[in-house]
Parts: sequence; C-alpha cells; structure tokens
Amino acid sequence: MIRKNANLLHYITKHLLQHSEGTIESCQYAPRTVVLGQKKRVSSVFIIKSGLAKCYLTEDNGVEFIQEFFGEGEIFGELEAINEKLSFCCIEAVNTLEVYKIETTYFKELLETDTTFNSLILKALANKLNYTAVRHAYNQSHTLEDNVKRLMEHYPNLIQEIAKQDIANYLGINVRSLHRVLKTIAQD
Amino acid sequence: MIRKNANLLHYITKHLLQHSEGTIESCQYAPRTVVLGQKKRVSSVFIIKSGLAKCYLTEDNGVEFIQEFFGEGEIFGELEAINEKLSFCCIEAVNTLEVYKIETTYFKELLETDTTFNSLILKALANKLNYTAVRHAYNQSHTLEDNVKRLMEHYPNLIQEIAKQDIANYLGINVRSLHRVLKTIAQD
DNA sequence: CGCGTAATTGAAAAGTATCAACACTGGTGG
DNA sequence: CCACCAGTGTTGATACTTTTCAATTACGCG
Repeated sequence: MIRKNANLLHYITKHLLQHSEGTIESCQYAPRTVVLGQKKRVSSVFIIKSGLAKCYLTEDNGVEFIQEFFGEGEIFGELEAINEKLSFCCIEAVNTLEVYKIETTYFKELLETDTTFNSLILKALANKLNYTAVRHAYNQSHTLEDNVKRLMEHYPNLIQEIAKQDIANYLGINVRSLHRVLKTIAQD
Repeated sequence: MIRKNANLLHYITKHLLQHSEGTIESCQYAPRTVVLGQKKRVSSVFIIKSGLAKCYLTEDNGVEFIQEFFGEGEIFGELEAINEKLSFCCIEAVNTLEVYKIETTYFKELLETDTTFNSLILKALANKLNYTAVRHAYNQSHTLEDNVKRLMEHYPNLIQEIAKQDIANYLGINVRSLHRVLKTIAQD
C-alpha cells in the first residue's frame, strides 16, 4: 500500500546530487497540495525525499480511485516523461512532502547516459507493474473482509495516518462498507 | 483488453533477428498450452509474433484473475528477468501462438548495449503501467454494465473469440452476472 | 464557541454471487 | 449413424453483499 524505493533514493542522494549542478531541485509541499494534476503536461519527474503522497485518478463520474500511496524514494511523473503523454493521475501530498524535482529533459538524458540510473528506473517500473498486478488480482478475488484484514496486518496504524475515505477509495469500496467490516473485524 | 506493441515487434523482426545468431528462437504453442507457469524460475523472455495469449494469476482461493490478453508484439517474462524474481503470473495460449524466445541473459545484455531496445522496453513498461492503472480505476469506479458495454464497443466480436468464463475473470465478476448484463444490454 | 470536515451508524434499495437445472456443441466409440 | 460425454452457454430463484440515503456524533481550529 505504501510504496518505497530505498535504492533509488540512495542513488539520487549519494551520486546524482553531487554531479548535477542545479539540475536537481529540492522542493517542499504542504499537506493537501496537488503536486501533479490530471491531464496536464508534465515537465518534471519527482522523487520523494520524505513524507507521503497519494496517487489517484478521478473518473468521469467523480469517483476517486487511489492507485497507490507513495513514500520515500518513490518516483512519479516518469511514465509521462518516457511516453511523452499527459499525466493520467493526480499526485497529492498527504502530509508535508519533500521531493527532488528533475527536469524531464535531464531525466531522459540520464536514462540514456547513466546505466546505473537506467537500471534503477527499469527495476522500479518492473516492480510497480508486478506489485499492482498482484494487488488488483488479490483485491478482486477476495472478500472485502479479507482485503481489509490484510491491510490492517501490514499497516497496523494505517487508520491513524490515512483518512477513512482514502482507504475506501484505495480499496475501491464505499466508506459505509469499510466501517461495517472494521466493526466485524474488531469483534473477533 | 488485447494489448499489442507494433514497434517492438517491428524492431525484433527487422533488426535483432539479423544480428543474433541463434540467440533468438522462434516457437509455436498449441491452444491452451501454458507457456509460463506461476511461481516458476523464468529463463526466457517472450515476444508474441502472432496469436493470442491470456495472462492470469491464480489466487490461493482458486479464483483466476485475468490480467490482460496479449497480442502481437506484446512481451512477457521481462519483469521477472529485470527483477530476478519468480514469475507471478501464468501465460497460456488462447489460440495457436507463435513467439520469439530470448534467453534472459541475452535479454539483459541487450538492455545494456542496445539503446534502441532499451528505450523500447522502457516505453513498453511505462505503457503497461499507464494502461493497467487506467483500466483498474475504470473498472472499480463504474458499474458492471458500463464496463461490459465499454468492452463490447472496443471489441465487438470479443464474445466469438474469448470464452465467457475468461471475460468474466477479466472483469473480476461471476459468469452469471456477465450473462445478466449482456442480456439487458441486448434489450436496449 | 461555532463552523466545517470527518467519523459512525441504521434502514432500505440495488447489485452480485451461489446454486441448480437445462440446452447446445463437437468429439468418441460402439 | 446414434448414444454418450465433457465442456460451454443460458437462465431462474434465492441468499448474500454493498451502496445509497440520511441522520447524528466527534474533532480540530480560528
């Protein structure tokens, strides 16, 4: 549920920052700030230094579907840079968010010249794909109760950190349903 | 629903095949053959030359969740090669399937030495991620009827090609429910 | 304190799954 | 040629799950 990428963060801080004179900028966002909007042109790739962000899509019927929560080292804006498309999801700071901001052009240059970086990005993409595939398969094949239980086991203090509405949007269910299940789980 | 990748297929046939002496093998599979099993060690990466394959995960409770249908130019086994993990999904031929088979070691070598190939794979991964994110968001936020309608519009002759059970597994629903919806759609 | 947002809960309505029965199809073997 | 079988498709009835709607309550903050 909360994705991280220690290797990538490590590489940025230990290697790239020293050799990139001003091309990698450090930014901070207040909670609830929209860092990246949906269907916008993306001019930078971001890597999270600290904090938590939610990545979500708003559907035409207004429903908000949370793709993932991003933690330290997680990257976003990279898909748009690679495919040269408009952003398809929205990134919003959950709490105070610190990021490294890399110009899209420089990001693509790095991909071509820095083999270590290239490999890290390849692995990050492969890993995201693997993860989302498994998550959605699990979600669709199991009962709501199983899904919620699993989440609680992995992230015991999730309820304190993330709003119920967001958890529901992540699971693709109604808040009312989430409450009912939480209650039945608590009774056991 | 049926993913394709013309650029990748083109590059394989026009460029790679000429310079790879025997390292890229051509294979054929009969319908229903399992090309890649779940939780297996993967020693090759595959790219579809012709035919249709289904990519699915079997959950612990026996439910089968179809991730995607792969058509011409689509690649599989690449995630496992990049991340050096066991396969997390199963690939099965739907009809007669012809593929190019690339040794994992050669695939990784290509990634490092052939920048065009590297870029094609990066784009393929980015594209898959984008696609699956949008698909699952749509699926979870819309009614069953909307989902089925959308599928029928995109692939009018889907029902002739793919078994009802598979379509249901793809949508993450029951076959009975699929039938009910198909009937109500037909009445309009 | 008062406001706005989030959390909680009940009751009714809508949507889905489960179970079970039956039709249709393309082999297979006597 | 026909009976049989396995697999797939189709449908009704019922039970179960989830959403919708609506009403309160709790909480953080200026």
